[in-house]
Amino acid sequence: MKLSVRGEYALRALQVLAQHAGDAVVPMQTIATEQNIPRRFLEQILHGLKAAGVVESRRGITGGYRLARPASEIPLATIIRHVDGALAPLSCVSHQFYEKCSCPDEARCALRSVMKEVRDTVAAMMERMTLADLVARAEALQARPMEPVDFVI
Amino acid sequence: MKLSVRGEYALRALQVLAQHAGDAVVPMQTIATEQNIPRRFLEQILHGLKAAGVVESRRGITGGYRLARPASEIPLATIIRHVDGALAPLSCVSHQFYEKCSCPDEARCALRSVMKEVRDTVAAMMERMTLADLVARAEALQARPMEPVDFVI
DNA sequence: TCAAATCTTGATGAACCAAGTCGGGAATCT
DNA sequence: AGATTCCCGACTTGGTTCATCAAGATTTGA
Repeated sequence: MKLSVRGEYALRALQVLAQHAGDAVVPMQTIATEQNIPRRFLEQILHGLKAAGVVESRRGITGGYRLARPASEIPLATIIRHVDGALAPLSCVSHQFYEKCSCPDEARCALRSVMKEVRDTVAAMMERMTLADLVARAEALQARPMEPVDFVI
Repeated sequence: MKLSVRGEYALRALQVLAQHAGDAVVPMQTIATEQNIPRRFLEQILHGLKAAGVVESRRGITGGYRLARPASEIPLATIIRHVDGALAPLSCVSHQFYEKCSCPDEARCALRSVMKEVRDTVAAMMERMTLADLVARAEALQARPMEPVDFVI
């Protein structure tokens, strides 16, 4: 898994939405300013997340975006897959974005076997971690910024 | 970490060299044929790996490539870093390819904290796994191709 | 009703990179 | 000498990434 700038922006933007969970909606400009994301680019990203069913929007002067579900029900894996595609290091070990690779026999491919373990590990981590966890971690880091966090994940 | 085709070819080629550890050198054409890699492209890749000190070469009619060190002393992490760059999903959590990201305070960035754990996990896996392990796994898969391998990694 | 702020939609563009090709050179063995 | 190999750098081709822009639709408050 490699996050593009787009993917990073998406996660940051959604973290903001998760933090403002009380508000009806958060206008895009607020997110762009808060996270220093180019507004026009963010527009494109949020639109994609809406099409993916991750966020909802409201138009007009009171418009903005909000999460379509509780933050605790949105794993990071879902977001990354929508924005950047496969979590797997090799598409031949991806579940959702599988593509056949060049090796003649996948079942006996040693490289594939190794990369499958990497995929499973990473996928498990990103599947377990939700936007709510991200917010919780942000708060923990705010409280004691000097010590490394030692969440058990 | 996302492997490019180039990175995949590099690992496959080095696996071949590790398997032919007895031979003086293995000609590029043999590797290209055995792994179905475009010869001209492989040329480029092996040349890079030589510059990185991973392989040695010999010219002339008896020429070819061989590993510069025992396969058990070459972790996959080394190869991937040379060919495809950072193992980290975000360059701001990479040790060897660190780049500052757009967030104002790295120490308090929740996303960074999460991605650092991913990086550490993946890096540990790829640092531990060597070319010798890859060969061993290939042999195990050859022997009992139907059952999933249950190496403890 | 009108203005202002917001999201919507589609087009466009520059820069970069990945994958692969090509040509000619230099070394080495028989 | 000649065959076979690696060496080296330039080049092409096509796609992706990171945006930017313009014009329209919707909503609210004055």
